[in-house]
Amino acid sequence: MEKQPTIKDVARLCGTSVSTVSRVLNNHPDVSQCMRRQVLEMVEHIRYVPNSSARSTVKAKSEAIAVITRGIGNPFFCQIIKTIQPAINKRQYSCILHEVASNQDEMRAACLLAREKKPRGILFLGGRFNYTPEETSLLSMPFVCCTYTNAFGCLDASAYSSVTIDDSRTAFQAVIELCKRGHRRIAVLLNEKEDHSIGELRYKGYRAALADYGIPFDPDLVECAHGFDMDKAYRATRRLLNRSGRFTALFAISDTMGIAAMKALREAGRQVPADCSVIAIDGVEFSQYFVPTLTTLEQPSEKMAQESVRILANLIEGKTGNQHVVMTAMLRPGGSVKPLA
Amino acid sequence: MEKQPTIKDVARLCGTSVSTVSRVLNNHPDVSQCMRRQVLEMVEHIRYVPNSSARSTVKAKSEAIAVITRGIGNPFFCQIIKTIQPAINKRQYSCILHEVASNQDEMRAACLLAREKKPRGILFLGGRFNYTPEETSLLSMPFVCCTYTNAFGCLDASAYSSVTIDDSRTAFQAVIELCKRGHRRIAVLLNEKEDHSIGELRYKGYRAALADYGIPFDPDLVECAHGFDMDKAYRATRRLLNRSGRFTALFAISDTMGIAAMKALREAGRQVPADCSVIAIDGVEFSQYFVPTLTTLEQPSEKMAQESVRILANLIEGKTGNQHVVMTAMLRPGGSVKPLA
DNA sequence: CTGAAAGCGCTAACAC
DNA sequence: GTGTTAGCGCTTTCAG
Repeated sequence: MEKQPTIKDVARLCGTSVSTVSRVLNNHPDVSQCMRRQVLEMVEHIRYVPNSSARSTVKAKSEAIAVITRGIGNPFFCQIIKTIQPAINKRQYSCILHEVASNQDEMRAACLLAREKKPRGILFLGGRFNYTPEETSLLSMPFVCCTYTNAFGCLDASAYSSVTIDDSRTAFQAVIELCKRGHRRIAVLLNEKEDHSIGELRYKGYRAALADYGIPFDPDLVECAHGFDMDKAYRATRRLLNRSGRFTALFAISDTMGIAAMKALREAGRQVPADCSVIAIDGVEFSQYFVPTLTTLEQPSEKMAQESVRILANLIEGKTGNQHVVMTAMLRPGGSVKPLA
Repeated sequence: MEKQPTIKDVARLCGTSVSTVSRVLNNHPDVSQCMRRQVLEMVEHIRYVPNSSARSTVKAKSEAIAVITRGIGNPFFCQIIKTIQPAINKRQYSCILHEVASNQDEMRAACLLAREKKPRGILFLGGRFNYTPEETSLLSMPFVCCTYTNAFGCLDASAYSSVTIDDSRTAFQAVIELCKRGHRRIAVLLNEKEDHSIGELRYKGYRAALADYGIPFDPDLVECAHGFDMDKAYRATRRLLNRSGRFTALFAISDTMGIAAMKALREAGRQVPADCSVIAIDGVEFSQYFVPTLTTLEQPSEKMAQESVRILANLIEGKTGNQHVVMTAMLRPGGSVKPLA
């Protein structure tokens, strides 16, 4: 556990000053070729790596982008994280990945982290839809909401950026796929009806689709899992089946919930899709491996990740102002939906 | 984007010195109750948060534990990460989560990160089984390997810690479950045969089980996916089926690969388990939702996570030396295995 | 109990 | 081109 070398060691060993070493390390132009080579060699030789803390102390801000997520357990977010990280690094930022516990507020966590670590910007992966101007001004740095907007808050659109699909519309489309095939008794499986968040928006899309097809709304076909876990979704579907098995199709607001629902259906003796069609939203990789393959509206996770990072980098570098990008979820047909006999 | 308050602001506003403020912030005893209260109130009021970079600059080490993983896409690792993070925070460390790209070496990444961020210790989540003493001495801080050991390296056991299952033995057990049920033509789906890593160990267990039951080894029943992706496992299984469909059971070295294999089997017209039994290792949550439920040897992911953090914290605090904990994977019976007719 | 002063490793003027 | 100097925000002696 020997002490690790500092910039002073490099300078001393090269018989030069720390400023010169600093210059070559930061690619400043005014250093002689010869000196530059010498320093670089020494850096390599003693395996010197600049201390990032010291660096950010003097620069007053790090070169980091913080990614704040409450979803490392969510395969959809994992897919996004997988492409976000390289994207951030490619733009010469480092990535601080911070998972917030489910009982914590991500905006509060962000404010703390902003002050502690001084990143250049924040990328939220999932979060509340109702930030207030007070909160966000406290954050005082650019941020982009990936996969959600401020639909239930009073934030000015110019105060933040977002990259999303239109949740309500996507849910609408999903349910329309069922209606088109003659289904009229369509159940919905969601986390909460009025979460002022994704559940509420997708629920709205569900109801709009029913209305569009002149199907009367039946509250008995609505089931809340009070969460997104497979386990909770599974139990919710069982409750639904016990209460009212009289539906021919089910719309789940996420792939994982849809998959859990399929299990509950099967166990209740209902074949998918023969006895009940199932459709969901997300398009995570593994739902392609189920039998039947889950029919789902796939969010372009890779594009969303890339775009989020692009926007944030541009904000940080002052190249553009806040933006709101709405992407389109595409139907990924599977085997879990079939026309009503 | 106003400037954020520093310790100086707090001091000035309280009419005291920075050292006093520092003392109350660090819970030093020798501060008057009155002053302490005053400072705390001001901190709260102007929402001051200490700059962690400056802090670690002077302390020469941060209070962080770095978690290095190459598997945020791997649901098994995600399960572990989910419990590692709170465990680290509970012990008053912060967590630096660093995902290494698949083309990077995690030990190299760790050495860089160790110098840049100066964490107190490293928790590797997956990695090579063949570190050298040179590499690890370069790291010069305690580390624990979660889910793997140095089985193919020449590291002294006292030079590192590990928390694992016995890979070879677990694979042995898995295959024995098949043998016990009369299967003799048992295929194996792995990433590589000689990866000097998990693939090799589990492959060894497979062969040992065959030997144990006096079943001749057939190289034709071995298929390498050259990776762990579902997609690769799926294609590998298809290759296997095209070449030699004459097996009655399949052992996949991971749940995700097993699930992908089941799809390929079904598509080839082979029912699981009627025409082919499938068993795997890992026990990730979602494999319980497949039809049939995947029979698997479940790694105690939560316990492994807790134990890894516990060991690392003890190492950091000098309470114990390096340790190697081997946990037991438990059979989680599913519907994918059945006795040979 | 408190404040002044030194210094952590680094960058960025500012001179030469 | 290069070295000197002054900080960045913080903790930690060391005097009082």
